[in-house]
Amino acid sequence: MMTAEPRVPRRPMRSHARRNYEHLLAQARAAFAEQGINASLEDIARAAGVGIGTLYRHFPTRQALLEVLLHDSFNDLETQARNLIKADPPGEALASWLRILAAHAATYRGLAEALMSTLRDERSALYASCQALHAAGDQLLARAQEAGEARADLDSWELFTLANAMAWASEQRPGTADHTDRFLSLLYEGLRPGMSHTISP
Amino acid sequence: MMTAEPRVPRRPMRSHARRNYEHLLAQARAAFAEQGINASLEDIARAAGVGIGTLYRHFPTRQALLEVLLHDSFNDLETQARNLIKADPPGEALASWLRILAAHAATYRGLAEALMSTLRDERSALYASCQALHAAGDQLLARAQEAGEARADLDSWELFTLANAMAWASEQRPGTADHTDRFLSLLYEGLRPGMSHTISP
DNA sequence: ACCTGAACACCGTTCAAGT
DNA sequence: ACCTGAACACCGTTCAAGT
Repeated sequence: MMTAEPRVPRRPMRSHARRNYEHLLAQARAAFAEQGINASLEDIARAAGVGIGTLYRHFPTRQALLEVLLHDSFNDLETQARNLIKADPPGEALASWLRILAAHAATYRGLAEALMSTLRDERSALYASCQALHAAGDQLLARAQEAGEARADLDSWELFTLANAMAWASEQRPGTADHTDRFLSLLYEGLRPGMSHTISP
Repeated sequence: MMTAEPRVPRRPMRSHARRNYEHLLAQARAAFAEQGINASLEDIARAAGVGIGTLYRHFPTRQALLEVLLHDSFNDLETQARNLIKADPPGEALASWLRILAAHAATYRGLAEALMSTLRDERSALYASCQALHAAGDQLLARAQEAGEARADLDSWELFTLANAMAWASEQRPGTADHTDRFLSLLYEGLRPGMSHTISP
């Protein structure tokens, strides 16, 4: 008589687990988009049709869930940064990077804040990605400064913080169109009238 | 025989209640300064030496507590706004106002966020004060715009939001000196090099 | 009148039991 | 191996009882 198949991988079970995983991600994405990054995990599990324990099994922390959710965007961002390093003029490349960074931080309410606090916590699941974005900005800034197209006294932490601050600002009037680009251009050009308003002697 | 003094105000009791009130305020101020606006109310009550119920009796909501705590600063701000309306040049008056507003929002961690969300909620205890600040900025902005010293396309909501965003930004690196003024000057002047860097044709 | 703290409510997290 | 949900922990809020 044969023993019960103890070593045969239970394929159906695995694929079922995979499905739970995908459902959880989809529901998390929807919930984060709607209610921000601190949406209830219990609600997400319920919407995905699994127990709360299953959510925790797949994603031991909220950050871990967020990390998976943002993984693709982070890859995109890194590719774009690499391209911008070669793009001209350097000042415009930097401006584009700021816009890309801020738009990303504005994806979910609360994300800008989370990215900033991640930068302070090496153990965070998002730390490496966040650090990489920060470093990319550093290079773009240095190049723009060498070309005389960005203030010489700026540093990359300020730049990263300001991009996130503009995303934060655009969260502050929900229900309206996204203001991130508008705030960025105010930041980039300053609040004083431009040179077109200035009458030269 | 005289009846027991039913109508005599029980002064000692009242002054004791008054003391509790003052202790609560002092401890709340300390806790908010240290841990931000969402510090535990239970801890504040304990530090003040009263039961949690006493805290709730005096301050039915966290916002009510915050409102009393900020009452004097709000008065100061309104006075300063009135003076700035008469100050010259209008562009500098506006810049000063932004600095004052942002410095206030940077008093406690989380305050900038609270002020912004207050502006959306008419029922909030802070709503009137917040609205007044917003209105003061409106006047200062209009005057600076008429003098050609502020971008013509700015509106006062953007201005208020940006001042708070700079306070938010300066919360993002705790343990260092306050960066609010630095961020404000970057915002005001823009990230591009100033005219001193520009070579005219 | 004022204060207290146990009780309640809510939500995030863990883990023993089940398949 | 994977899932479940009751149990636990935590913290903010209320309210019956006490002075």
